[in-house]
Amino acid sequence: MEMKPTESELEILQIIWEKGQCSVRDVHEILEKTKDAGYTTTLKLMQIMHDKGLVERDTTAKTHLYKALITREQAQNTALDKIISTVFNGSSSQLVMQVLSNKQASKEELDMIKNYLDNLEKNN
Amino acid sequence: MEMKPTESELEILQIIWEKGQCSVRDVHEILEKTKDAGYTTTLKLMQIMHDKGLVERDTTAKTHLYKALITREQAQNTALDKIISTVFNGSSSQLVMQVLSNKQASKEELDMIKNYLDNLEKNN
DNA sequence: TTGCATGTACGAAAAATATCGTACATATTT
DNA sequence: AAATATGTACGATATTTTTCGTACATGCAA
Repeated sequence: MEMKPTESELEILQIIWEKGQCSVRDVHEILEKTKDAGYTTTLKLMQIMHDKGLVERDTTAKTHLYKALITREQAQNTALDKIISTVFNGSSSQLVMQVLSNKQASKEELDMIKNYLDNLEKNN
Repeated sequence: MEMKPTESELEILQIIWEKGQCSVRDVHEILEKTKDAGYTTTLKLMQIMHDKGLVERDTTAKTHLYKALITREQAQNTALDKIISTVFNGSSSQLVMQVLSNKQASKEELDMIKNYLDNLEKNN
């Protein structure tokens, strides 16, 4: 039943994706750096995420360990679909150009993208 | 004091950007097609947007006319920044490739993008 | 000029999210 | 063993966002 993560949940997922597996404390320590919320807030959020089926957890040990149940790619696509439809008026190529012009990529990145494009066209 | 539009506000802005100028009814009639909310809900939302400074309005006539005070480009960049940092781990080129591989663009679009890239490199 | 359609204003409720306090259990240190 | 640190559970509250009802003004048609 595919549920969309909220903003805060995404912040947490980001950390879990990075580490692969996390305790609440792991997540909270990283979150704290950029955000100002108590430990139990993070805990509660992660429990809610578990209820929603966004993460699974291993409760064998006292300290529970969480893993993501949705992939970063899924979340990326959901997020992309949303902004393409709400601010880019449905045009994904518009989005690409906007990113390219505003989020200055390095020459290496640009080359990588061009390569990518060439391959795409070959396989069509 | 630059304020970030909420999800519903963006839906409305989308319509205003499209038309340039809108009455509440204009917006509501379009919104109704995809969403199920009453007229006064739309009205209230637009009034809130006015309070926040997201739109301005001409109250000369009985039916007020709204115009966007933030550009689509600004909203696009805000939205992009957010998802780049929350789901793309800060990598905008990662985002570009994800879009290219998943949101199938036409050959014309791909060419346009390649062209765009070439010009970018020339000017660096 | 009466009555309906169309409009705004705005408080209040509902719904969705996020935050926190407190209770309680179990490790770990002294 | 007592004290302290670390952990979960979870209800309650706060905050944010969305929705709606009601009051009231004005234009317009019968």
